[in-house]
Amino acid sequence: MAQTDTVTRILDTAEVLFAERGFAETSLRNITSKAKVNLAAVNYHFGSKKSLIQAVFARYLDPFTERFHTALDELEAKYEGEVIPLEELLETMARCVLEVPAERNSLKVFMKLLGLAYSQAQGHLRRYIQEHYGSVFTRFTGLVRQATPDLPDAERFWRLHFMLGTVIFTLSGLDALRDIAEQDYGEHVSVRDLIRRLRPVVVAGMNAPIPASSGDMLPAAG
Amino acid sequence: MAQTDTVTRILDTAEVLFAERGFAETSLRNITSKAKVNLAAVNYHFGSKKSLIQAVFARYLDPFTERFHTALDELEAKYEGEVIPLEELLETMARCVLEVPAERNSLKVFMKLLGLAYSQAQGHLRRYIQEHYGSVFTRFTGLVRQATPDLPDAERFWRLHFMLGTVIFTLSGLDALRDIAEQDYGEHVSVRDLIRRLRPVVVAGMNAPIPASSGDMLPAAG
Amino acid sequence: MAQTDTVTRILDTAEVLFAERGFAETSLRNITSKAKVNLAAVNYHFGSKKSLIQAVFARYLDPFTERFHTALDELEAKYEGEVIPLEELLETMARCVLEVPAERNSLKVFMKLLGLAYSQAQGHLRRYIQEHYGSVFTRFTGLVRQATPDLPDAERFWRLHFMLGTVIFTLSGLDALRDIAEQDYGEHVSVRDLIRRLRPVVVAGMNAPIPASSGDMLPAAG
Amino acid sequence: MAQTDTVTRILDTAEVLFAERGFAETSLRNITSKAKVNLAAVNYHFGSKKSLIQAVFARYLDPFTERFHTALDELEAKYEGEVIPLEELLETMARCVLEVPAERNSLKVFMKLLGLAYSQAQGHLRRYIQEHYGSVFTRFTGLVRQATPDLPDAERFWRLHFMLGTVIFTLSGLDALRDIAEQDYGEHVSVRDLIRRLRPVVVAGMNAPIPASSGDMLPAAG
DNA sequence: AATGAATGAGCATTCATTCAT
DNA sequence: CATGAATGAATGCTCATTCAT
Repeated sequence: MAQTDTVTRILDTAEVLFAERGFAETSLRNITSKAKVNLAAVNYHFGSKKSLIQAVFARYLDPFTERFHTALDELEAKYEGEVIPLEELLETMARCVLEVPAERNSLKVFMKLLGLAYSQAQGHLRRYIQEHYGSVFTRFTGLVRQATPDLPDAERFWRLHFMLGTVIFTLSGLDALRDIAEQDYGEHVSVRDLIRRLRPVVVAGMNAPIPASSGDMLPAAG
Repeated sequence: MAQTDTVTRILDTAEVLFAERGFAETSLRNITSKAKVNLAAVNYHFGSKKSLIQAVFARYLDPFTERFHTALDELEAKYEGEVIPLEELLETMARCVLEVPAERNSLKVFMKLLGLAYSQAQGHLRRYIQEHYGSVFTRFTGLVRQATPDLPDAERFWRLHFMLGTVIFTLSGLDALRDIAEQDYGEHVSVRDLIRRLRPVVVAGMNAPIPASSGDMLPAAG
Repeated sequence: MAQTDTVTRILDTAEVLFAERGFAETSLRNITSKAKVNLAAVNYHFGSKKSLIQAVFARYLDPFTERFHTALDELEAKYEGEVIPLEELLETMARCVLEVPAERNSLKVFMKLLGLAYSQAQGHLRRYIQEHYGSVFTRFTGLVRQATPDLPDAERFWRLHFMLGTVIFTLSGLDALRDIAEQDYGEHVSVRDLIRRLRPVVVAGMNAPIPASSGDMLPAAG
Repeated sequence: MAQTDTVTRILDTAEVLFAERGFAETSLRNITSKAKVNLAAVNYHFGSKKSLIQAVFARYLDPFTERFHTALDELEAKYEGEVIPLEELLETMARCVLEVPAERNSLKVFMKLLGLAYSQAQGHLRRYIQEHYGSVFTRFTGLVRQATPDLPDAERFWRLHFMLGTVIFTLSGLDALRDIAEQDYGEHVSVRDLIRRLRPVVVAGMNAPIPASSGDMLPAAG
């Protein structure tokens, strides 16, 4: 009990602190003192700070991938080999992304973590995520491909990442943006609101006309 | 020679290292040793690491804001009080964003830095940017407002940030994404390519249908 | 063994170095290297240099205050509510001051430290001492008050500090003065000698005639 | 003009800062920035921090010794070979000590500096003072000797230092003590007050009965 | 299973001083 | 005569990690 408790308390605290201040700016001392756990406990239970970071991600991504695979199974069963519409795919992914954090801390923390995983120097994290969770994403992009047969492969790849950027950037920087929005428009946005606003933009972005592959009037940049 | 040189060498090195590994992960020792400059030189010329970070941004943003103001002046002159079309506004901004880094290091570094400014815990940076460059952004959003009279203010605010997210996330994480794209599609994308691809998506996103303000079928999330 | 040992070695070394060269002139590296202890050990065990300084004082003052309270208890019991003579009070204080250092390093170090506490810029120290040990001094001055009913309160306050100055200055600058004395008179003074010499001077100082509160033939000074 | 001005501004600023915070705690940067003088100016004009410290003292002690010698000359002339009474000697010294600072900053600063010279690790200072100003003190002690023929030489030496301690300790720690006094007795003391109070105590201390050279009931201390 | 103590490497910053101009 | 730039050494402190118990 005590053992499990310690591990959980470390993970709970770490995920909040990581999301708040980034990985490098969060010391093991910060975590262990806030979690009221011995300083050596992190190294004892996780081996290193790196492994702790990965464990924090695994606790979100493991249930997510399981759920997402199941949801895609159901979707494929429902459409019996026919093409699954893009909107249904996106909707399904959104639902799964939302379900997991709903059970624990918050979507914001999860997104913040994802944002950090991309933006921060933690090369090991990108590798870890690719290794452990690459297959779901591959399955998903395969289905998206069938749903958007007119989109060239490269175009689809980039657009998916454009949209990923939109979502991660918005939800991970949520607090700062929310502050500005509230200050400027006196309007408090909930995560639900934001997702409602995101949906049509994402869909429109995916369905935007394909640009001509030629001329470009912008100057070059290194 | 020596005096200007030292400051420049520090800034050049710092911006590359910051972009590569983030602020916290880049020590002054990293910077000064790579720049072949005395360790104390950073504190002598900039006062502190914080101020160095701000100076790195200023070197990009100062010429950008100047250029952008000029470009908006020209645009307003050209349209003589009439509404400037959204696409032209976006195009103008993109051009200015591209011109500045073209003269120095690279767009990638600039975007990486912008991404860090949003994602990393450097509160002082966000404050500094808001203080020094908030006015251009305000001017720009004012013009966007005239160009999109049917969009509710809050909706416009959020969509601009959605699109900002798209651009920053993509261009700042460029290397990683480029690696994956190259691996998967054997296609090497230039920044020009990427911007060509981004344009229709951004425009479509801004012009997406406005969502109903009511019901939401997604589960709640904390 | 190791655990207590490190703390003790740090304190032992720190108190000697502080007394020899002052607080600012003694670096943690000086202390830890002389104490053959890891550099980080000071911060691990004490938290900061400030706290180490306070701990050095506490190790002298804690046993002193305890002893002094006990001695004053005994004195009060002995005199059964009658006024305790001044000389007995001074004698008792002197005995307690001497007993504590006798058990550890030396009176000289203790006095040197006290002198530093007054003369050096360590505001935190004065505050710390006032906070932790102010009450004994208050009790003592209360008894002195009863022993010198004819002395105005302010006069008594200043005379006590005059005498404190005499003692601290002499005993803390002991080495330098001893050098001069030895050179000039070929006479080596022990601390015992010095205290024997101090006693009548202090008593005479406390009992000096009270000056007229009026005229003053000295010129003014800023 | 500019040259002299710089030197003066450095000395003025340095003496205040040294008195406020001690030598080690006052950096050349502190001094030069407060004096609005180039950082290198101290080393340019004085050669080193050490020499600056000595120069600060010299500016007080040079006029003092000159004045004191003159005053002693006058006293000797007045008494025409007869013994000068102790009180007159002390009074004369006090007058000279007070006159010099009266013309510049303040007595407090001077005493603070003297206190530092004794208590702080600046060995070079003690040597410098001994070298440059030892002769006046020797002349003075010679006269005191004639005024107190019954006092053994060693006793006189120590009592002079006891009294020096009283004066320096009180006047150098003036601010702190004044705070306490004011708080406790609501009485604001001027330097004049203090000196009026000091006089009888010092005289009584010098004239205290000579202790028996033997027995001592106090415990020994290292 | 868990922890208090300890460690060596590294951190940003400040120092007095030097030197070319 | 004066100074801005630069420097090497040292400062207090924090870090992730290790280890004996």
